[in-house]
Amino acid sequence: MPERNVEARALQPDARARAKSVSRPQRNTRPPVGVGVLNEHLGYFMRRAQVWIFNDFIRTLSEIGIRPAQYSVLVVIGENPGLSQSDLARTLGIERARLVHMLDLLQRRGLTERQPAPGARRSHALFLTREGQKMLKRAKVLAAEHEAHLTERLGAANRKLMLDLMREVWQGRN
Amino acid sequence: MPERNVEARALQPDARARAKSVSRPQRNTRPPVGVGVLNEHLGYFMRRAQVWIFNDFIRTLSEIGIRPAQYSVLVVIGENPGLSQSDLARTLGIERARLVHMLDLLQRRGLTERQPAPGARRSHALFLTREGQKMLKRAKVLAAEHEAHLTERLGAANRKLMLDLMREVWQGRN
DNA sequence: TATTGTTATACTCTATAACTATA
DNA sequence: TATAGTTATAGAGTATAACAATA
Repeated sequence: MPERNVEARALQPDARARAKSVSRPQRNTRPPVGVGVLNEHLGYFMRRAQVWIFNDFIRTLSEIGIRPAQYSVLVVIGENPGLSQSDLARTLGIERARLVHMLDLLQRRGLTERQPAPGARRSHALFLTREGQKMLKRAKVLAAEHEAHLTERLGAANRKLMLDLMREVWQGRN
Repeated sequence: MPERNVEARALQPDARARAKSVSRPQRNTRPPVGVGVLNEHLGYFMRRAQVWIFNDFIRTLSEIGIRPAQYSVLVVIGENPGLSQSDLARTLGIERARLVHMLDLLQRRGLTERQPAPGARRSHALFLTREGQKMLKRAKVLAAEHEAHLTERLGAANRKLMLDLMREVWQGRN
């Protein structure tokens, strides 16, 4: 069983229904709205979960202004210095066209570089700048903090179980 | 263990590394690109999974032109005839402003209606038209087909396990 | 001919702010 | 004052098509 989040917004539908009978002016007179067959759709929960997680990630890393997609780009360049834009795009499932814009922004912030690729004049070799390396290091610390929020919400066992499941099923695929 | 997808794009990284040693001109000379610490982030897999699932959903329902968000709106209205736009927005976590546009489109397609809410002149009561009910019925059939694709990819046991986990953790919350 | 990086366009979705008419 | 619906705008992300330079 996961730890229960005690914030108001975490109330279950049945809990809200029960709260209705307690004397309250008008706000909680609303009957709970059921989502019917959506409860059978993995995609529905996956989407809600993903939005929640990304919001927490964005909030937690807001002090350095790094968003999830940017984080993933920095991590993969840091892990594979000198890789090309197409390899990066393929790896992360980002459109080549979109990546151009993202790298423009990261480059303007002094975090990444495009260098001429040795022996392949049509492609670029991507690197983190010194600044980019420092930023990535800081980002990883904050991202770990974000992951701790997840553990808090899901319970450590649930988080691990989910991660293992997802990894098994989605690792290295599109 | 889940069934293995045998399509080329489903190759695991290690499989691709092995394929490298086989004689092939240049394409598979690329070393696999590692994603480093992303492998520890639930949000990373959640996002990849969600994108895959939504794409399959969109493809599977393309013949009726219903997207995931539209589907969820139709389901919830069908389940709660006469509910207001704000209740709908709150339930699905859609911005009130965004919902206005979505309902405009669904209404223009003759699938939903806004009726004056009895006793609350500032809010609308939402209903499916006859046409909308038929569309929803068809959509549910196709959505079940989509869910079968998921079972195929994840394995029935994994899909159930994921669904139960997600439901326990995210049901009725934001 | 196919690939790499690029530009451009369109559409979906999210996030805000502001306005009106109600309550 | 707060809520319901609406309008408008800005930005992220996705999906395409097309082009020049290169392989």
